[in-house]
Amino acid sequence: MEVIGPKKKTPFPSESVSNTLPVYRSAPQLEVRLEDFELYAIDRLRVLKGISDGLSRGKKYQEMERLVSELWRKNMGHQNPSEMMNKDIISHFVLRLVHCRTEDLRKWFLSNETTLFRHRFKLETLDAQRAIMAEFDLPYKAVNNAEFVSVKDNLSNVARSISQPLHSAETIFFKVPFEEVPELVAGRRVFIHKGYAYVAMNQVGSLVVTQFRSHLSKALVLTNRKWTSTIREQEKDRLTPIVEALSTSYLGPDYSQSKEFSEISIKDIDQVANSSFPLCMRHLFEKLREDHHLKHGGRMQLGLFLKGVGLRLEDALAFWKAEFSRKVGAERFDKEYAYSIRHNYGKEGKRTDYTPYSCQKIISSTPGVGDHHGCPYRHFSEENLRAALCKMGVGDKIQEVMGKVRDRHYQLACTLTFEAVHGTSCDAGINHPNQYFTESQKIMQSKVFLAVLVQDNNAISTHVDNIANYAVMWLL
RNA sequence: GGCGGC
DNA sequence: GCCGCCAACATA
Ligand code: SF4
Repeated sequence: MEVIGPKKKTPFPSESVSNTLPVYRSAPQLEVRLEDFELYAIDRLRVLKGISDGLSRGKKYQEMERLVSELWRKNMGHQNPSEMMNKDIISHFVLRLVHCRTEDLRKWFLSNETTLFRHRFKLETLDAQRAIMAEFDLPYKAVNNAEFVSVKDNLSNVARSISQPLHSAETIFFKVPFEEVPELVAGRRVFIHKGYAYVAMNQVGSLVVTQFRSHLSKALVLTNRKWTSTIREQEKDRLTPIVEALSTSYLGPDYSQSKEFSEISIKDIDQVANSSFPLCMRHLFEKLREDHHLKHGGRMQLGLFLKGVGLRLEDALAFWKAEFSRKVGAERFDKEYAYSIRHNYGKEGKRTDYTPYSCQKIISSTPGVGDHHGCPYRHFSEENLRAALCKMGVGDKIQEVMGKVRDRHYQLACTLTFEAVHGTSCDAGINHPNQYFTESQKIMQSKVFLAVLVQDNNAISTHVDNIANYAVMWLL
């Protein structure tokens, strides 16, 4: 894969594969326009995110089927049909790169890509399916005639029990170690004999999916290894400044270091607040910075939230002290406010580690004059809310948000805001400020990394090689 | 902010 | 005036 400047553009070199579902076995040998590089990836990210939401919502197989093709149609289309395959492949590899760095990311990517593949495979023609099977060159033997005759009765029994009676004698069966097709075994959809499951051609999907999954899984680990060893060492000097510049000037803390997640330092707090805090917390944060003070309700709401975000006790104390002492003096801070913060962290008295407030709690609170806690969607005047939403960058979706507010669906309004700001759907809906935060971080993480890749390509596009070129080496 | 202690 | 102790609860 080679990234080229915005002006040039070469058509997709025709590949031998005629089917529409690639298996991503090897890195793409094609050229990518720089702006597509990121756009494609984000579109695919939307698909995966949608799948992930669907899965975690416990959607059934058929609902998922619907969802997947809906998502795919919506996001992965392209004016130029020949470009669709390009987009598919490029976006897959970019996201593979993005998600190779930590166990969590790998798991997430793997599971959602696999689900995507499963559903797409099912939609392929029989010939295409067979072609895909061949690409994986599955090591399974087809059942030969003699054997077929000997187990035919068993096979047709099973077939009948799942109301897919054997049509012709020429149906092909494969003998597969039964542990490799857990789905089929669990659903009692295959005949099992001597440790082998007899998988019919039309059931082969789950077999291929398993294969797909394990290939991708290995590939992810491999990519990660190359990323950490090659890049970390060889490109450290060149990449680090870029990454740092980006993280301080643009989106957030240096995610690329794969530090510990779920821990935030005082230094990153402003950027993170700006990119990932829900409106209620943003507002408190802003007011704190402005007045160097918050009333009790606000301290509780924001303080617990920050703890949930991963701000450690020492940092929390330092953070609050820095603001408060400007108004009331350091010594008075220690005397009147510090205890309560330690208490919130479970370090005083009963030593309970309190959970941050939920949306319900916040929405049903009743801020008085001078208070800044509560839920803006619920407690702000229309005018103030509009202004606040604009500042968040909601854009034209603001009408829709205000609509929800008028119907008193505050959390839905918040969810819409999230979607507008991040350009991703949030099927789960927002019901906790910290959920808003984590969800947002997940997206930011990918965006930052993509931005880094793109920026890097920009910065060194005159050089012989660039990040995307490395991708070829890594991924093979 | 509430409750409580001196 | 000095001080201690409490509340919360999503969530895969
Ligand atoms: S809905 Fe929940 S998260 Fe969103 S602003 Fe209101 S309280 Fe904060």
